[in-house]
Amino acid sequence: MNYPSNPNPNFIDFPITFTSDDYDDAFQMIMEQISLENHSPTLSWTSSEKLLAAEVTSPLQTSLVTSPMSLEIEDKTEIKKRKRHKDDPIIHVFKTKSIEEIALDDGFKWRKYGKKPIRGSPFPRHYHKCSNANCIVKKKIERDTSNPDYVLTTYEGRHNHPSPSVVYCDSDDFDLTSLNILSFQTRTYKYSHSAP
DNA sequence: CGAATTTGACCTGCGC
DNA sequence: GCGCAGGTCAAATTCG
Repeated sequence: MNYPSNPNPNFIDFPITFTSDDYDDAFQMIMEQISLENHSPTLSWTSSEKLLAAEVTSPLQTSLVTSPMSLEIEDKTEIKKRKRHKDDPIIHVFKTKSIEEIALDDGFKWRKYGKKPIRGSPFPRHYHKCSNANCIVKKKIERDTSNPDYVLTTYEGRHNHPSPSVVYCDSDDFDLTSLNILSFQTRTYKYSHSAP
């Protein structure tokens, strides 16, 4: 039985590796790729601070792809873009259906270090750091204000160590429906900047 | 009793 | 410079 993979930013894969600095074109290619792989997908855009996310819905799946390019929305009809800075962290957002603001088990160990109320949202944001001493990856968890059934998990950075847990959801006893995950990524996408 | 979480205080960046 | 909002710190508290 195939379970969807956990939202682990280290294992995100995208079939195309971009080396160009033209992020606008690259993001367009991602969208075209999605269009090819999904039959007439509908795209709906949501913004979360300085990044842009596209929810991709097709008869077969719903997934969320995010841009690490720090796009900014100026208004509802015009998208203002800025190029990703060289030292901007890699950011991925995962949208999952969940009753509680709990972090899905992504195989890494996290330490919670803060919680803040967010202006305009009745729900707080939770701040986590990777427990590994030399790893600076952060994770933010907040409820999607436009759809409170969903929780947005934002990963910032990339782990510099292997996951302490290498086994994901591979038990026959694992009951996916009990987790109530609706929008788990069945495909995930990576934007690869020029390799450091 | 050590580890993890909570929570108020503090820091920082940004807009005015 | 000031105020606000988001992000982080760290002492206190809770949990296993």
